[in-house]
Amino acid sequence: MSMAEYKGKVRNIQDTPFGYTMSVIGGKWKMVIIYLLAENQPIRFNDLKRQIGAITFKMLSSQLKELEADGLVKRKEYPQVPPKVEYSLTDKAETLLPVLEKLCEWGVKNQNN
Amino acid sequence: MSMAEYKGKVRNIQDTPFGYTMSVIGGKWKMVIIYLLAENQPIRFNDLKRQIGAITFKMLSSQLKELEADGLVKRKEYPQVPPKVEYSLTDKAETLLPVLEKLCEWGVKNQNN
DNA sequence: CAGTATCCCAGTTGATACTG
DNA sequence: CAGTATCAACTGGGATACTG
Repeated sequence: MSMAEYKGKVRNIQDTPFGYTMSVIGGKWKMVIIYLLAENQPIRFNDLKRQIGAITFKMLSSQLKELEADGLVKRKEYPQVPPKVEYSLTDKAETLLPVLEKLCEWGVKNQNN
Repeated sequence: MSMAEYKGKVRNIQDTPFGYTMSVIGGKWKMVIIYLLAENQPIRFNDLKRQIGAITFKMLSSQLKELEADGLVKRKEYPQVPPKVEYSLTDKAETLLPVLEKLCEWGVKNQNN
């Protein structure tokens, strides 16, 4: 939906493409996870947790699951002991990176005015 | 901050330009408000509420205040009875519109796959 | 190692009534 | 008309302990 189509129609932002985008990347940690994945993939669960630092196991786990369900993150499990799981970005997630850059650029330009 | 600079540094997303952008537009209704303002400015409080539909007075009021504090929305009050207040976008907000379009475009392309 | 399960609190949002 | 005040409900996220 373009902006022009919004006029007089919006009842619930969740029903718009923007709402979809936000549902996919709007989580508190999702952007950080995507950024770090972009730079470090593939990466194991605990390595990712170390990179983020402040996040709890529970949050990292739930956010990764949602990202996987939304087709942004691939999860590869190695059947061995001790367990080993590697996370990486899907092609769909790669197409999102330029958009995220735009958000960052706007933030850089406008944070101090 | 570009993606490259994220590596090994992120502790709190709020401290990044992306975090700033989200703090400014991430509120539940802020994007809708900005979209509708872009199409209908200047617009009065109750007209805006009618356009959005589901929002409460309280939410519209608080979101507009935050947008104004962040320099995205202008508020013009006419000293008359009954009161009349018009809201419109600032230049800063106008620079945000192309970025929002990108988010929408990604949503359109990816909502069904 | 890579997670789950459980409990709980704090902040956000909603409903309703009221005001300058 | 353009809001504010108050209280209730919902929800996201954190702490901790446990498991295959």
